Amino acid sequence: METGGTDNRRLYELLWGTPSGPRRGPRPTLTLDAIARSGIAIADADGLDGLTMQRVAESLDVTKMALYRYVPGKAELVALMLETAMGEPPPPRTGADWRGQLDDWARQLFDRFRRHPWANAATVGPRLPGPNELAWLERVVAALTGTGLTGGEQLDVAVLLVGHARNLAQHATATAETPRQPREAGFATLLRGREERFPALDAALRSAAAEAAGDQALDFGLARILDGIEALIAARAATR
Amino acid sequence: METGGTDNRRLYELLWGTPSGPRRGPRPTLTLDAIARSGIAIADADGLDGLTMQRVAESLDVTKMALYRYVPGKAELVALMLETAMGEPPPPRTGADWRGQLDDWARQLFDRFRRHPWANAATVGPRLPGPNELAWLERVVAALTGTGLTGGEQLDVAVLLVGHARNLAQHATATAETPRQPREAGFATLLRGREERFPALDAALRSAAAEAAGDQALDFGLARILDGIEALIAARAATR
DNA sequence: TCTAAACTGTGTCCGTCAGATACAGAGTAC
DNA sequence: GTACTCTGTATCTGACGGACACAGTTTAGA
Repeated sequence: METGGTDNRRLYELLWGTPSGPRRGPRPTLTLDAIARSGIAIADADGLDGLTMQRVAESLDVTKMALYRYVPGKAELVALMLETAMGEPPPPRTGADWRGQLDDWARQLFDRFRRHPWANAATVGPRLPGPNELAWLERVVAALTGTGLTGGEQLDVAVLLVGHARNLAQHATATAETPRQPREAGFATLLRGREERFPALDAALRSAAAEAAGDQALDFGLARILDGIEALIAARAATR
Repeated sequence: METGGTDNRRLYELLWGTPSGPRRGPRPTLTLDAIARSGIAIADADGLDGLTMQRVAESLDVTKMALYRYVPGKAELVALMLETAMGEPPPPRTGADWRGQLDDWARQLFDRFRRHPWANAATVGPRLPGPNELAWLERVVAALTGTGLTGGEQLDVAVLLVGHARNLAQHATATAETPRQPREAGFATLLRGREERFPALDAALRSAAAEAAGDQALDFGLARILDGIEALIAARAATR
């Protein structure tokens, strides 16, 4: 999307820069945080399509161009919004083992993505991670320290979990936006009259409709992933 | 992105409609397939940002507005491109059990996403699946038929695997676009001087750098996921 | 064979948006 | 108090998606 000519130096300064001391000119009327919050509110309501420099400026009672004194461009604004919307990761649940912590962590991340549907689109493509994003990552790796997994594997686990949380949040918002209740309904109408072309899918949908177990894709995938990790950790412990 | 005012009826006709018989007016100079291919070539080279109705039209030697005789709008063009770029799923490997088939399937899907980096951005948000997309799904469910998983669980597996393939393809293209080789390099420079703030992450990165095991996130996650599924199938078989 | 209808590609126009630039006022350091 | 610097503003541009009316082309039906 707006992954194009992002000046990484200015973006780095924006995400990681420290608030500088007293300046010379007139006091700024805005804050980076206020701008980010305003943008988040708009994107939450109308998506990234509805996010316009003009609208953000209006909601802050300034001109559109005033925003460019704070933010290099729209792409950087979105990055800042993402960083703000994610926020700091919740503190790890005390007394929980690695599995409990990771389970918790993934659900919390899922929740953040759920609350800000635009965040999914904002995280496609290469991007510079902000402090909060690294802090989220730190939690995963910290939870896995001492499990016998290598550093690379710990990072792979993080990638895997982030992906699942993001993916499921997307599915959840997708089904929430359509009037029909479950995701299967859309598929079912699409399959009508084409059952012989997609026989296994048709059978699965009928079976799923009969079960009426609701949307458990998050739980299901998370359980499978954590089971797989647990098996690996157990195997490592056994060979040591 | 362009998930906005997509007319679902016209999109359905575009993706699922059959080529109609002889028409009245002059013969069309273009084909849906040619348009899609042209768009794919442009998006492969310059991403979705570089994809312009104007550019597609130029590459086909027609006016921009001529495209609107074939495609309702840009959003629908992207959907069509996605359907064309994914193509039909490869035939299932004969003689492979469900695990082999799913492993194969996920890697093939990963490969398609790798070849068309814009496909990641094109698959965010709710969308109407096309015939090819359903055919890919059908393969997963077919591979899992008879394993004892319920229909809903089979679909959940599909969601999980699609998510992993997409997620890893994104990571792969992200690291491919940056000049530095591994994804860890960017993190490492970012962590420089902040080691005490992200201690576990720092340790993991150092460990990963020492291992020098390259990028195995796809294999790692896939193995974990399939291990988890295998455990579930085994448990189901045991209780039956 | 002729005519009317339908479909195609084109030219022109509009609204929206991101961003560049030049400028006037505000506040601070010397 | 003066010069410098930073802020917000006003104005403008270029790119893009898409609407609309029109002219040319091909076929269906008389």
